[in-house]
Amino acid sequence: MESEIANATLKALRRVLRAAEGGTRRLAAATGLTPSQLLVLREIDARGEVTPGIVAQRLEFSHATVTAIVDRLVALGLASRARSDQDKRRMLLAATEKGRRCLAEAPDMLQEIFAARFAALPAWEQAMILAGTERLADILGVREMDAAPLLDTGAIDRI
Amino acid sequence: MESEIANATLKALRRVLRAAEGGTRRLAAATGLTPSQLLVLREIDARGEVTPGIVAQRLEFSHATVTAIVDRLVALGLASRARSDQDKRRMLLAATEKGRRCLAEAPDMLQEIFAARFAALPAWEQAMILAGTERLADILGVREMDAAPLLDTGAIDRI
DNA sequence: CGATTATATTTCATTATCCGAAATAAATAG
DNA sequence: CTATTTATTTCGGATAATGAAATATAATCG
Repeated sequence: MESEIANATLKALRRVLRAAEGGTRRLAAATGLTPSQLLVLREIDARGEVTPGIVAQRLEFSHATVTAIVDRLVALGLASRARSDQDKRRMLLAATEKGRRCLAEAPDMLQEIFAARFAALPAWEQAMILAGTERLADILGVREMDAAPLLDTGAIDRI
Repeated sequence: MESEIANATLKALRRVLRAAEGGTRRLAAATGLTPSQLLVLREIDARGEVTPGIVAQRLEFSHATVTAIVDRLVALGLASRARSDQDKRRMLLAATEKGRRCLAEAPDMLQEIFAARFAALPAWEQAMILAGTERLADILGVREMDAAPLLDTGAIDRI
């Protein structure tokens, strides 16, 4: 037996993913930055002062990649690098004024579109979407779990 | 007034996006293909026989990019190129047996994880997640709409 | 202290992406 | 037949992403 509901949800999920990806790309185009650069700049800005290692870990990039992207952000005057005093192995990254302005001026289209349309919905529907999305995130998010326990739960509908 | 619900939903949405991206990447790693190559191969397989132009359009890649990726897929024996008889400008791409096997053997982890966990949920919760995700996709998906109408709907909660 | 080990970042070499513009080739319109 | 349009590829160039090696600092242990 196939689960129609699971199928339909996956289909909707793919639509969500496509929409989100399109948003990211258009946003990047608007700022003149590439998606990766934008991601890194955001991560830096969100944390005030971070080390490349943390950024790499958060974004699941290699350190080498982060270094290269930060090189460009620094060259563009959007981010700064400074060696930590406490631990001189560490570099502290920060967004410059220009970098913050760049992020502020190029608001996340995903957010903008989302906010406007979401606000127009009745409260009960907002609540339902929130609950559904959170559950979905829960389902997808657990990654430390290995496959075995899943299979123990009995017959699983094939998708 | 800020909408807590909108905020929370966006947060959950970001978790979903992160999980999905991680899934794609791990899947690609498992097959030995890069995410882009996998995307292209999937798109080709899903349609049986397609032209590079259609693939480029669907994935929002440039034709040049698709050509380069197809080059690799062909070199790996996963896809084939053949000139169309009806219109000799067209190239028809198809997944080879090996290509289809490659896709089949590397099942979408997103789907796998999702299917197992989803099936374990009570029916009402499955229905709720479906409804929420579909509405979310609706909200995000409309892209032909320009920005203006959004702003006409009155005050918009800032996110 | 001095040697070793661990941590943090960068450099280097390599492969893959992704694109715009020009080139190539075939279909179609006038 | 010539011009235009359509479909794809080639080319040149910037970016992205990685693993492995190099560099530098910190911390630990005898």
